[in-house]
Order: sequence, then C-alpha cells, then structure tokens
Amino acid sequence: MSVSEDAGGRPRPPDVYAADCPSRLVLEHVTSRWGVLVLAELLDGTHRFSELRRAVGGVSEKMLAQTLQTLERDGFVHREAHPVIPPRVDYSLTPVGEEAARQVWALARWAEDRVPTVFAAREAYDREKAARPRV
Amino acid sequence: MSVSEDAGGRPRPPDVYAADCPSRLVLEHVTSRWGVLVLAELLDGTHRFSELRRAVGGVSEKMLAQTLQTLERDGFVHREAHPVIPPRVDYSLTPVGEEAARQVWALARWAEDRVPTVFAAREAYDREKAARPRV
DNA sequence: CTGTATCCTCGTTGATACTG
DNA sequence: CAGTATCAACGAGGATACAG
Repeated sequence: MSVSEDAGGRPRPPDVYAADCPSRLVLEHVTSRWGVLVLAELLDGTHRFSELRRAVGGVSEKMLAQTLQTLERDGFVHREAHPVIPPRVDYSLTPVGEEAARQVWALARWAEDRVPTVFAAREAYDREKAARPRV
Repeated sequence: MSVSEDAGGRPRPPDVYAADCPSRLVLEHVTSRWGVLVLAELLDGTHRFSELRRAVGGVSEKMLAQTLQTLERDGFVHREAHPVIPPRVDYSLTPVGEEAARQVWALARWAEDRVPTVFAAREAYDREKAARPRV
C-alpha cells in the first residue's frame, strides 16, 4: 500500500509519509542540519543565543531561531528569557533533550569513525564506474 | 569563524558547511528520508528492487534508485544484478551497512519510545502559545 | 541582544514517459 | 523488471531589513 494515498484513494500531502513512521517526526528535528550541532553544543552546558550563533558556524539567525524553537517545542531545549536590557536568553537541554543529544552524538561519533571507510568506498565505486561506464 | 567564508573571505558553496563536520557527509545519507527505511528493510534480509518498492511505501522509483545508489556508493549496500530476462537485481547489506542499519534503527527505536513525550510537549507548547500570544 | 518579516534562490522531490 | 530522463512544483534555507 502506498503512503501517498489512503484507503479511499485520496491524495495526501507529501510530508504525511511520516504518519506510517511516527519516529521520523521526532528524528527529523534532532537529526536536522542544525539540530545536531545545536544539541551537541548544548551538551556542553547552557548557552546564550549569540554564543550558539558563534559556536555553530555558518548558521543564520533565522535558522538558529527556528531550530531552537522547534527543539523547545519538542521539549528538548529549555528557553529562559531574562527581562533585562539588552535582552538575554539562555538555552539549555532538558533531561529528554540531553538524552536526545547523547543519542545523536553517539551516532555522529560512529559516523565519524566510519568516514575513512565510507570515503574509500566512494572512491572505489567512482573508479569502477569510470573504468566501465556501461556494464 | 563563519563557515560561509574561508580565511580569505571568499564565499563557499552552501553545502560545504559539512566540511567542518565530516560525519554529516555520512549521516545525511543513512538518516535521509528513504535511507533509514531502506536500511531497516534490508536488515530483514536480501530484497529485490520491486520488493523494496512495495515494502517502503510511498517511495518513487526514482528516489528508491537514487537512495540505493547512494548507499551502494557509500559501501552500505551490496547490489547484485543477475543477467537474466526479465532483469533481477538483489540488494543486501554489507557488514558496514548492517552496522549502519542497526545504528539508525536503534536511534529510530529510541525516537519511537519518546514519541508520546514529544507530542505531549508540543501540545503543551502550542497551548501555552495560544494562551499568551505576546509575552 | 534577540529575534521577526519578507523576498528570493536553489535543491530536492514527485510525476510522467521512455529504455534495455 | 529495473531502471533513466525530463520537467514542474514545492519547500528549506539564506540575505536583508526591521522590531522590541
């Protein structure tokens, strides 16, 4: 059965594929481009918005804010806004967030260990393809 | 230091952010939308193209082929084409691929366990936001 | 400082049609 | 059966400007 249609054959929005795999709805946030890096950084302790911006190189304000809001909504990140001027907002991991951070960090570590292997595989594959383009 | 520029200040292509985090180059394939599902399915044993197409609901031929090629190139999946008519191609996990599959599967399981918690957090967040739109 | 709003580009995806 | 080619649409993401 296709995910693109329900029993009645009506089309579904593309992103509802995840309905068949609820874990993806959680995973896609913690494994997102900036989610991983933010979680990893917060594993180190509480950080301000601008600290995270610097620590996570290359992230735009928009994407950092969006990522933090998503993680906060999911209950992974705790946001504490201090009513001072200039504004100061501290971000930290919740218990569940720390769990998430450790999980993705472990996966990242595993991936990092396999980087040489994977890159070697890619080169071998590309070499093979170049040698016999049509087989 | 921003990832968007190198030491000389020249702009870099957007996706080169990953250069600072090589593990992402591996992660983005195994944690991709269809990559997770394909790996999970192959954890079950060897499958043909059309079997995978059915098993992984909602995937288009194009994306399945693309996903399999990527995973093969990375050395996670072994592709065996039988020279028969009609064509028959078997896909299976390599040892490294099985490692990858187990890793992401473990993460998926963890995520699945947390789904109720996360969804509750989202509802609470949304309720809070609806109650005080501007604070 | 900590965001929000807008515009705009670019990549990814899906549908469709076609080939070996 | 197992893909490849092409096209169109969509959405994520970045740049910029501005607000609280």
